[in-house]
Amino acid sequence: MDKNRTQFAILGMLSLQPMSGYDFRKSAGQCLGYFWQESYGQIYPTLKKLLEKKYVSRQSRRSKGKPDRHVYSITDKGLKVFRAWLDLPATVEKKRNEMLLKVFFGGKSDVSEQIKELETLKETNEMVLAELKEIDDWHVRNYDHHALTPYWLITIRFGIHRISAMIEWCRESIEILRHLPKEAVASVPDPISFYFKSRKE
Amino acid sequence: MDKNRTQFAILGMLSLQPMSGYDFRKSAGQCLGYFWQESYGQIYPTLKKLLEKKYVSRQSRRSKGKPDRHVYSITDKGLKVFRAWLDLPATVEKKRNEMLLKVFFGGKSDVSEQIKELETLKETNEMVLAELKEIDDWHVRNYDHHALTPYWLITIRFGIHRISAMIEWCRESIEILRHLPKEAVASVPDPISFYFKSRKE
DNA sequence: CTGATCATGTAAAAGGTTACATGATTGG
DNA sequence: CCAATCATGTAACCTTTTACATGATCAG
Repeated sequence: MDKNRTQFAILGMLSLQPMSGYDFRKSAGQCLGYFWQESYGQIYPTLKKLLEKKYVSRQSRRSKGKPDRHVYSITDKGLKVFRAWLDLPATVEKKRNEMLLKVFFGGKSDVSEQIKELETLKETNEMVLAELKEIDDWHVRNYDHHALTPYWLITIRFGIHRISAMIEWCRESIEILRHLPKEAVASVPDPISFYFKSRKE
Repeated sequence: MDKNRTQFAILGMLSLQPMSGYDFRKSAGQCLGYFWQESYGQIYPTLKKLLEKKYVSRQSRRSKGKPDRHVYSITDKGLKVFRAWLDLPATVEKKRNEMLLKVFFGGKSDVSEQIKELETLKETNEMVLAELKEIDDWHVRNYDHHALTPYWLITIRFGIHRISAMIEWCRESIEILRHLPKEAVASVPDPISFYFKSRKE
């Protein structure tokens, strides 16, 4: 069994409901969008492979003009493989945050631009936070409607915590940038080993 | 100019100090590790390309037994390219969190295993948090030693905020899992559209 | 009438990991 | 004496993005 994760994202969504590749893209965007994303270049070839392995079955519906609509359902075999994957420990994602990489090296040449960017980021995140809170509320009100609700709540709250942290970080960072010393500070001869003395002390 | 980001991570570190591929791996691990990671399979080929483009220069030192040590320095040309990149807007990373993907679909079959995992995650993060706080303190005490200190503080505080949020999320999620209804709840006919009614209301 | 949405898919290129090869020195 | 660290690199593989192709229908 291979460990391509796209297939498990698809199997997972199919375990909730049969759907097409297009449906998957849309509903995954809404259900998983905050922590999982897939592009069509992954989805369609993966569905093909899943069909070959008999992890899913396919019903085609003719339509005029549009391409045929292919609706996929998970098979018992697929469900078994999916549940086995759930029991495996999750691999830790490689961390890559280009914004932070730029900040570490001093960011944009113009400090007022840096501040403006953080303000925009803060506002964007405040809007997303409001959305997530609405979804959260709705799940609390409808806690009993689906066995997975507690898990859906947990994932949404991950988003709420993370975004709240981001907003607070933006606020603090804007403060730091506003009170930056006007004059450039002298550089020490060996900046990096200097930076990391703290870890050895 | 291409947009491979490994080259900018390398140029950035070289803008602080000349170093070898091996040094980069090590010092980037300490300086950037929390938000940026590179493997050797990327580092050495990228250094080669940077040399071809004359963004870096190389001094070789013979050593017996070990391979020759190649120390790279950033050139004026390289510095110009790097600064131009800093001024460009950062691309947003694709979100992928396998742990959350598993949680969304109910996670491991055994709930006590789920709780145990979250407890371990919480403890790991508490240790990392303590480390980050130490580095933070050190930078506050040595604020004047390097012109980039405010930016280094900002990146570290990003980590502090994010990890604190993670710890709080672990705590809350463990609570939710401990109070899970013992009996499985009835499934509604169309779970996904049901899930997302909230967004349309 | 124009842009979004519906709907499928492919191919080439880029990006990234992993395992391998080599082998001396150093610290516990 | 064993494991880690020093130190460079390659090759095969896997993963992911992007651009392309096609074209109807629907809402404003």
